[in-house]
Amino acid sequence: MEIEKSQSPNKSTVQQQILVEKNKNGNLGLFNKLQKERKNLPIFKHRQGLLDKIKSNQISVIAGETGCGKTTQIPQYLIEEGLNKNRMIAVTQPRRVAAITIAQRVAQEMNTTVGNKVGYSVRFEEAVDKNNTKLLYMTDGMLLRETIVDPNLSRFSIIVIDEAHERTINSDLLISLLKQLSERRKDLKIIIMSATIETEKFANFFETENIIYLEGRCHPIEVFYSKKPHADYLDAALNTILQIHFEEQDGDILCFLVGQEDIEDMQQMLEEKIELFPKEAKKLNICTLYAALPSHLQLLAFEKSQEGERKVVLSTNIAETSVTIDGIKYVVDPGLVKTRKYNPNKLIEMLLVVPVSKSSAMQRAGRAGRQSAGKCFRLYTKYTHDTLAEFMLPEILRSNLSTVILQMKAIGIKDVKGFQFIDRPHEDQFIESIENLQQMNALDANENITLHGKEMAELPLEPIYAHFMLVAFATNPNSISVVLSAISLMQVENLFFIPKGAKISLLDVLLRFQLGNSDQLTKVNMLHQYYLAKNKKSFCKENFINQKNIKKALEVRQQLENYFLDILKKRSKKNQKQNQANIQQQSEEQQIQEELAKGNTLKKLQEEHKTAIQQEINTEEFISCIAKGLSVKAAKLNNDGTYTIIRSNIQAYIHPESLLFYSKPKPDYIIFNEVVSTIKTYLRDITEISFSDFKEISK
DNA sequence: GAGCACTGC
Repeated sequence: MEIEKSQSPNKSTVQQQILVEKNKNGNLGLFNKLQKERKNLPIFKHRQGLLDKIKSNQISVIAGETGCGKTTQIPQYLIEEGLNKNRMIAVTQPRRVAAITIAQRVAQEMNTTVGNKVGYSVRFEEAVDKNNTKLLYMTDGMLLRETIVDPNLSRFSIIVIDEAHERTINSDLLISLLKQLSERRKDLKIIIMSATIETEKFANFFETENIIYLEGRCHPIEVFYSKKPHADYLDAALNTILQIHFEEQDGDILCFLVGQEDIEDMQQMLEEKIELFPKEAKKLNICTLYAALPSHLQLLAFEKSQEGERKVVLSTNIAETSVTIDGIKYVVDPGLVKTRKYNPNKLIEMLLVVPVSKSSAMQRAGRAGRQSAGKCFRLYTKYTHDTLAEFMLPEILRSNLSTVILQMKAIGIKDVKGFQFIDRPHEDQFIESIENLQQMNALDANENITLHGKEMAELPLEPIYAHFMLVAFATNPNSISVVLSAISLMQVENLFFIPKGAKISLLDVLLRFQLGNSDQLTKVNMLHQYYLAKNKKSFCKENFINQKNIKKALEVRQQLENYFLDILKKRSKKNQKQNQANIQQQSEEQQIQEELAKGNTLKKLQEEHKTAIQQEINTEEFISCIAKGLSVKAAKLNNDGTYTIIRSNIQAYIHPESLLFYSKPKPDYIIFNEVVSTIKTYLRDITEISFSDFKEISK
């Protein structure tokens, strides 16, 4: 798999060299200062001990809280000692932003620029120099994809899995694969880094006793519990915020709430209270923070408080790990979180509000002590705290396994059920997903991966969408442009943002772009109009579009298009090879000619296969493709206006955000994109299909 | 006439 560089300005090496030199001279002061800082980190005292242990063991588990410097320092120590032995060190992170910013920081400390000795590799973006990069920070997903192409991960001599305690599917899988790989590659060193409380688990998994504990450097945090449980957690949070504001010293407040709705309610309640503040009272500014909020509004939460004013940030879980707000001194933690859970028997995802784990509670409290001593107010009793689970349920135990299994099969793991997971998913999860992959013909009756399955695995999509894309192309090659757009849009949430109190509804906006009886086509129409719009910013503003997310949809589309054309190239190469089996090998000159032509092939392929965004959208072609490609997501209207999902026989409602929520009469047959259970079971993103299409797929 | 947390390829 060759990853396209999406934004390499392709500077000549000379230019790069000049840049480095400039950086060196200009920042010598900075460099010296950073070197001093590095030596003052608590981890520096342990440098030699750490290195000795890592040298004498193939596998090391390192325990240390955030802020002890393990992520930035240990990789540098390894390089200073030459332990990388002329190959690269990979350090994985669960999040893109972390991989990029840490790489930048470490590059500074090593007196170089990112993309030279230190690089990063994340989706859509990489800064790596094949000949120079020694230390590569990457998302765990990127390293996982690399294992499909090179199961031995041969360009690395040391692999560091950071934040392993977060137990993402990707890091869990990587750790299992690394255990297998450690048998084949005795020269590979593996380092697992995790928060303190989870280290035993990893050490047991690797059957090692080589655990290294590092002390953190966090300011003290005083934790308070409620005396008795609260009936209404929003009310309790409101009172606590006001109490802090009037009784505690300067410092901003961070309050964790479960979702957008609660955040908006709380905002309103607080505003009403602030109205009643006495004139001489200190000013309290309210900021909100959640993923669906457009970035320019998110940024307000990060602005520094004015002297004599206080800020309260009402945030979802996004502030627990994904972002850090400076200046927080007080944390209000109701102890709840909204999580997604997959039910393999019902084949639906559910959103549940559940109590946090002890480790989450600790992480939240830690948000109060980043700059100085802080306080955390837990809105539950000490007794309740003691009954909390130690950790959140690992992601792999609450997810659909289709992606995981297809990936494992593509890597070459035949016996997925016998695979050694850190925590083994439930049998039902395996059965359901394997069946699902077989229905898509990604696996054959013997559970072996098919050619179709291999092509699906190359696409960075859930198997169902990869299947849809390939089936759509096989059914009607002309539809591929629209299908690419539709799939890309289905990968992105929160395309629209309609501020509270706006005089327009989401339906009004959707109607501006309506195409057929289809949310997907309506959004495709919107995407294509955005693509053609001269002033994209005002286009978004006029149509309440979240520009960050529509940009992402276009990025995804570009990447999918590239991968798709790669698949077509591979197919034609295969055909050629078969045809040429008896003909003598190509001459060297021919090969050179081909290489030269490669630059043009992509464009030619693009034109040939009509993958580029087109102005004309053929509604009928798309509908028959979606009916075929997403046939597992078909549903039929009942007399009472509800729908029955064909595959699972579950009853569901059309989601109120759908264009078809209001349509009368309701369509008899539909394809939906997603089913989610909140108060009711809802179908989201819906396309009406015809009876004949429906009959075709329910055969 | 209801309302989805977060992340990744």
